[in-house]
Amino acid sequence: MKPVSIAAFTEEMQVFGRKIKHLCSLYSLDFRHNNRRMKKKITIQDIAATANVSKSTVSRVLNGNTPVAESKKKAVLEAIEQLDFQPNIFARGLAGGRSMTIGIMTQNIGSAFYDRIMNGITSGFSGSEYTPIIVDGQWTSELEENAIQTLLGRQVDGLILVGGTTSSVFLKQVQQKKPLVICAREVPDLMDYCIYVDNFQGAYEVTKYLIKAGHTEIAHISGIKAHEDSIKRCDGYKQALIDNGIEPNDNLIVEGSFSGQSGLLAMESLLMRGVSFSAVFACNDEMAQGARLALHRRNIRVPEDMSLVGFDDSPGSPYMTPPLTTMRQPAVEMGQKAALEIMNILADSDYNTLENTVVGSELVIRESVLNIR
Amino acid sequence: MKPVSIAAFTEEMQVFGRKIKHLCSLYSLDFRHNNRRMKKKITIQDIAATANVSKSTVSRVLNGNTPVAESKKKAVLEAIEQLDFQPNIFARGLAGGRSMTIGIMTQNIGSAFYDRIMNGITSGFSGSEYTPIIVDGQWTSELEENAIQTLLGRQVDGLILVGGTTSSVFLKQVQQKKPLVICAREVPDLMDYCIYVDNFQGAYEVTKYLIKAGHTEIAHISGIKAHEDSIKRCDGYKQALIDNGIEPNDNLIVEGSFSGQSGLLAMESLLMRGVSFSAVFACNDEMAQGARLALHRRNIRVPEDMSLVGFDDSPGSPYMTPPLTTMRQPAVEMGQKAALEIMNILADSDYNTLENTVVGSELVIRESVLNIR
DNA sequence: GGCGACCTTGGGAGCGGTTTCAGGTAGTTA
DNA sequence: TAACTACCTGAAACCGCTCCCAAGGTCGCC
Repeated sequence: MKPVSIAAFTEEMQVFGRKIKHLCSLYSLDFRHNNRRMKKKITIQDIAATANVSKSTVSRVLNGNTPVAESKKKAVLEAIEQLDFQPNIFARGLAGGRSMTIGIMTQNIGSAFYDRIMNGITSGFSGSEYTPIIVDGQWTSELEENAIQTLLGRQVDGLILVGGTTSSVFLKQVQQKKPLVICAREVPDLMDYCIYVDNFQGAYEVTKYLIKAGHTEIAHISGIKAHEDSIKRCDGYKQALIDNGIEPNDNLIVEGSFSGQSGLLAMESLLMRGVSFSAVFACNDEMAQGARLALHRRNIRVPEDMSLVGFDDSPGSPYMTPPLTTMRQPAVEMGQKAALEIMNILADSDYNTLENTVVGSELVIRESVLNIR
Repeated sequence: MKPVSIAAFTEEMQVFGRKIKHLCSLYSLDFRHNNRRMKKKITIQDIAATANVSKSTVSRVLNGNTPVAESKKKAVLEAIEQLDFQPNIFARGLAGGRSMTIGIMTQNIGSAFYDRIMNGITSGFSGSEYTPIIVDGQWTSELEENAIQTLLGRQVDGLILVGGTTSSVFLKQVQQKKPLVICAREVPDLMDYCIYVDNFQGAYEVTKYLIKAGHTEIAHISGIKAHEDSIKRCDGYKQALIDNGIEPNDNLIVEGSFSGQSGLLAMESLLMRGVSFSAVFACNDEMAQGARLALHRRNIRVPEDMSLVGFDDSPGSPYMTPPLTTMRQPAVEMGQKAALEIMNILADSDYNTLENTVVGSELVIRESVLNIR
């Protein structure tokens, strides 16, 4: 066998490669994607050719920012329809500087309250041009900052933060770069961009309701002390007591961590302290559930022996035994509002102060409180 | 005042515009983004200049697919560090054809079971290069198809579907185009790409457990009849009865719709039929919760007067009164597995048949079943 | 009738990367 | 030492779209 020059061989192989490629394009196959078959992507150029206009015109029809003759517009739209064209979002993003993507940072996907907000956010975006990208901050400021960086790296057009513990300094920096809406959290320096319920007021109402029902010894299972929400709710609880001539008693307050388990533990701890009380206000419904189980274990009846109220109105609360009286946070609505507001900001750069950012909470009276008056 | 030529004015304004632009770039401001201040984006080109190499080399360092001299690599990495460079995902997507994005279609964000799967999926991707984009199909095949189209339009590299009702024909088409993993659903033609629990077996076990506890009259609150999961679970229930010499009785089966409310209604309907039964198997935990409330209303005790079991092991179930015995679906694990598998497929095009796609369910025995043997 | 202004349109220069291709250098072998 | 290989590297061609600029056509008006 005659030895062949490697150079010649290489060249021949290259020619061969090009031929294959050409064949592929001839048969409308894509060369990429794991060598799997795939329709050749049609571009704005193909539309332009079909409609007999320039690609600039196609772009203009697509974006509708420059007038185009009606006849050409029609031709373009027909071509788009006919070829089933979808503009490449990356090319758009690269060229236009906008990604049509909103970054959402939420907390603990899989937990009821924040998921309902997410539900609101996604439904708020559905039908719009924007697509949300969701990352989980898991209530850890380090993770949250990373998550926000990731989002920024993804060139999001705007950000919605749901809850979280990031420092307001960091958030201010972020807000300098991109439109930002904060949901279910009050950040002191950025109140104009926060959508939240008045936790103080809500807790105040709940406590007042218990007092009106004749309770004077009211325990409180608080949330994590470091959380703004917990503090506000605890303050509201105390203020309501004070305003009704009841001295708050630290022995009647236990710290929980928002989980069912922590509610159970908190209730047990409360029971073992030997202080008497006839009602408990838990800082969220999950903890109320846990507390309810602790009571069940000791054969303490709800509401006959002990009244119980929660906060949030989780999906399971109407089906507790007995159904739980609680302060409803309009989670879904808050999410929707956040989505709408960020789109407003994006659409109109002058409009960057939100209105009516405090959404109302509502006492849902069910069957877990006994009137002892 | 002397009239000015519009042309001259226009030209002057253009010059002025260019000057502003120049000034902006001089002061490292971005001209875009609502005229807000913003650091000038640094690109691969800047890195190349700083590290004294060509941008090709920077790209190679970034992707690590071509050997680069150690010294240059170091210089590049240093420059990246120093300038805090983040490659533009759109440019990458455009040029490379990969978006590093995975499309996730889930059902009813805000519902416990699917959210836990989502939790698994996002945690499965965290730390990887991939970012998930989440859309909600809301159990409507039309919406689902739209959602998938949206995802495809976003150039996702792969797709994970969670539940859903889309036709298998449509899904097969999708699977031709992009790598696809289906989570928590069995699609006949695509079983190789489905990750799911054996619903039949799970329901069979649950029912067997009740029978072993001495129950012979066992009612079943099924899910929506059209859902594959409901059918499988109902079949498992019936088969367990038959295998233990009990004749299934259609009077003991009611159709629910997976919601708490439907569970409540179903239980009431069951109670009013006048057939006797000592245990109820609800097709999911939400319905078990609803059923439990219906029993509470009639002062029927659980488990003393009526045993109750669910399916899924929702987060609230351990805190029900009494804590609910249920069949745990490892939702989070399923999600994680889905994320891992899709990345495997993406990394290695040969690897496109999943292994061990049936994940095990597990009976969680709590306190809602009475042993009457 | 001619001139300038406005409206529409096409051409083309980016956007910020990836990838091909060709060239340069060092190392190996005859 | 010449010839050839192997390995790096840089230049340049895209990827698909947006948007600026300039050219051509109309139209109103002096």
